[in-house]
Amino acid sequence: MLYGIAETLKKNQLSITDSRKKILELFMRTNGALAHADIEHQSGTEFDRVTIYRTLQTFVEKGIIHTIPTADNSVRYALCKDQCSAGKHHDDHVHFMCDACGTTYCLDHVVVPAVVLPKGFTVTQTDVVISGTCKNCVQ
Amino acid sequence: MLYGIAETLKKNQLSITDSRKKILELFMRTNGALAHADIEHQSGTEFDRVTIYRTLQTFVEKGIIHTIPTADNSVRYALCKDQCSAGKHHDDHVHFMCDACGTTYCLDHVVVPAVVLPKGFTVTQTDVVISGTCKNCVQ
DNA sequence: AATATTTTGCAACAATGTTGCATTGCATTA
DNA sequence: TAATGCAATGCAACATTGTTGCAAAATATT
Ligand SMILES: [Mn+2]
Ligand SMILES: [Mn+2]
Ligand SMILES: [Zn+2]
Ligand SMILES: [Zn+2]
Repeated sequence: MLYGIAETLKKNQLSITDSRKKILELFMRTNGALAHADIEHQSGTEFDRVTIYRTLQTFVEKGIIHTIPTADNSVRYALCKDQCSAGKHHDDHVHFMCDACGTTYCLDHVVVPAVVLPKGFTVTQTDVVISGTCKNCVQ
Repeated sequence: MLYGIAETLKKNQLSITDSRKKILELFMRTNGALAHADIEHQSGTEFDRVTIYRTLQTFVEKGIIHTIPTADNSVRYALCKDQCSAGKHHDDHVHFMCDACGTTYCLDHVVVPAVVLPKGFTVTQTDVVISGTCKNCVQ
C-alpha cells in the first residue's frame, strides 16, 4: 500500500529530481497538512519559491497530494491516501484544523456525510472542514 | 426580520458612512456571496481597496456578514441571516458553489450534518462546502 | 456651530502567486 | 559511458492580494 519516494515518482511518469524527492519525502514523514511556507523551511534544501509552487502543482495534477479548504482561506496540502490518479481525486474524508496548534488533519476514516440539497442542485464534491481542538491539545 | 441599511448600521454602533451604506446595500440586493473584486466593481462608487477591506472586516466582526470557505481558497462574503452578533457567528448552513456560473449560495435551510470524530477531538465549527451545478445551470 | 472621534484615501510595504527564458539536470540511446 | 534531446530549475520581473501608518475628511456629539 505504501510506496517509496522514487517509486511514486516513477509510477506517475515524473523524472526524479532533488526537489521532488525532498518535498515528497517531507510529505511522507509529516503527520498533517503542509503550507507552502512549511515546505520552504522544512524540505532540507533551499529551493526556489517558484520550484516549490510548480512541484506542488504537479503533485496535485498527478493525484499525489490534494489541497485542503480551510476556514481562514490558507492553502494547505496533504498526501492522498486513497486511490487518486491524474485528474481524478477521491479524497472523500473530513478535514480537521486545530485552533490551538494549527495542525490540519486528514481524518481518513471519518466519512463525509451525505447532504440533501434543494431541487435542481447537483453535487460534484462535498468538503467538510471542522475546526476545534485536536487530540494532542485537550487538557 | 429584515432591517434597513441605516437601521442595521446603527444597531451595530457603526457610524453611517457612504462606503458602509453602499457596500451593505450591495449585499442586501445580491443573491449569493460576493468577493472583494465584486464589491470593488459593483458598489456604485469607486472606493479605495483599503476602505473595502476595512469595511468587510468591520462587518464580519459585527456579525453582519460571514466569510465562506471555498474549495479554491478564494475569499467570499455573504449576509448573515441568522442571529449573529459581534464576535458570535451562528451561520450553521451549507454553502454551495456552482462550477458553471461561479455563484456561491448560502443554503440557509440545509442544516449541517453532525460528524462523529475520533476520541480526543472537540468540534468548534463545522463548515460544509459543496460544489456542483446550481438550479439555474442544469439543462 | 464648535469640538471630539472615526473613517477615509493615499502611499508604502509585505505576502503570495505567475510567467518567460536561459541554464542546468535527467533520461534515453547509441 | 558519452552524446543527445527533453524537462525541470532558478532567476528576474511582474501581478494580485492584503496590511499598516498617517494626514485629511467626514461623522457624531456637545
Ligand atoms: Mn485530506
Ligand atoms: Mn452563508
Ligand atoms: Zn492541536
Ligand atoms: Zn450556476
